[in-house]
Amino acid sequence: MIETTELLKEYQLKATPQRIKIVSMVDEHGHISIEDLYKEMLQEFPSVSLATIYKNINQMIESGLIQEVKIPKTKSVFELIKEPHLHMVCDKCGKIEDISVGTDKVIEEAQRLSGYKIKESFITLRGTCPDCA
Amino acid sequence: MIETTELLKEYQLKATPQRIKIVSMVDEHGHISIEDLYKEMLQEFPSVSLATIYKNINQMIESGLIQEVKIPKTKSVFELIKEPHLHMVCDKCGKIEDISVGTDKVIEEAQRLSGYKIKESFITLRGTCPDCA
DNA sequence: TCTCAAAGGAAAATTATTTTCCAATAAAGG
DNA sequence: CCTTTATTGGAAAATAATTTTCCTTTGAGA
Repeated sequence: MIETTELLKEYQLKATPQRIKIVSMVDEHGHISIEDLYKEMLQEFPSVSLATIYKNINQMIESGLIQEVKIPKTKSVFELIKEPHLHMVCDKCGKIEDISVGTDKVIEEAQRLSGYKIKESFITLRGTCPDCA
Repeated sequence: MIETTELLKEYQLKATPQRIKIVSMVDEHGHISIEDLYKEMLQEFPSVSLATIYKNINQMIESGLIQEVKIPKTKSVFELIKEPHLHMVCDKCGKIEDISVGTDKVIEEAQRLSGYKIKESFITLRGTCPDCA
């Protein structure tokens, strides 16, 4: 609780109960959609508006606290910004998980071949997870 | 022209003038948004409907002829499905280009660490292109 | 050609997201 | 603690994005 409050303040966002809840949910779930955020939020704040979710998510993105993860054929989800990592999506159950894999060599080679000065990378892999195999 | 027609037939899609135009535009541009597709289409087919664009794009995705490229903070674009490649996005001018970089090692390691049987990969890198540097 | 399943277009319907406006409130200062 | 004030939350409307419906037209095989 206190940690979430502190986190919001670090990012210059007033720590309102709704925001604290949003950040906690993103943190707990790892990845969560607007729709799920809203459904879960309603249990604790029965009068919360979808506009509140959208406004806050957008502010948190602008502040650099969270980011949107866009995956082909699925709804976007949001996650806290953390160490670079990649996303594994299961084509059977839809589960999304993070894994840490060294991508330095790929990025370095891409930079060399393209001449771009690379600042961010978004990597998603889709396949079947061990549970669904 | 004839090539596009053939391509559509290969994918079991009736080769209508509108579809031929859509595929040609996707091919010429490399990456193109719904909005740009519509604007350009209007010049040749003044009465085309956005619904036609959407319906066709969705059918082409289902058929495996094209795919959506989703990039954080930008509109989706569509491209013909071809050899695996990654996308470079310029954070200044917004240009998107393909490059071929070996990603086998990353995918192999991800597969080993996660236990997933990986089937597809989506890799986007953002940075500044040589022209904007 | 003829036939007909499939496609295109107009408009409505749905879904997603943003904006407006005003009452409520977190947080800083006394 | 108790004000003060800029910011936020919520309701509703507005806007944007996408899909569906329904009916007319048409590509492609017989």
